[in-house]
Amino acid sequence: MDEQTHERVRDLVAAVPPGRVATYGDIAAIAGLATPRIVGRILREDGFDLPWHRIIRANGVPAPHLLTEQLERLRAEGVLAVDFRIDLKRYRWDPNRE
DNA sequence: CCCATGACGCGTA
DNA sequence: ATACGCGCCATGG
Repeated sequence: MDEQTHERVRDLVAAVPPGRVATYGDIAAIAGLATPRIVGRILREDGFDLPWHRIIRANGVPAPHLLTEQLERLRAEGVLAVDFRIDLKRYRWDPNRE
C-alpha cells in the first residue's frame, strides 16, 4: 500500500466524531480509493488505535466478526442499533456539516 | 504469472 | 428479507 493513502485513510477514520458513523464506502470515496475493500484492509492491519467502531457497512450493519463489540462501543456513545442495524439516515457523518 | 481471500458494495432475482 | 454474481484491488502462496 501507498503510505500516503494509508495515512489518509487513518486520518479520515480518526476524523469521524463520536456519536456519528461512516461507511467503508464513504471513507474510500473521500480518500479517492477505487474500492472500499482497501479501507477494511487498513483497519484490519493498522486500526487498533483508531475509532474503528464508527466504520460500518453500507447497509448499516457492522462487520460480522465484530458485531457485538462494535455495537456495544457505539451504544456507549449514543449510537443505537435496531435489530443489529444502525440507522444511517440519522447517524451518518457528513463531513460538511459536522 | 495465476489463484484465492477478504473489516466491501451494488444490482438482480 | 435472503441469496448470488460480479467488480474491485492489495496481499500472500
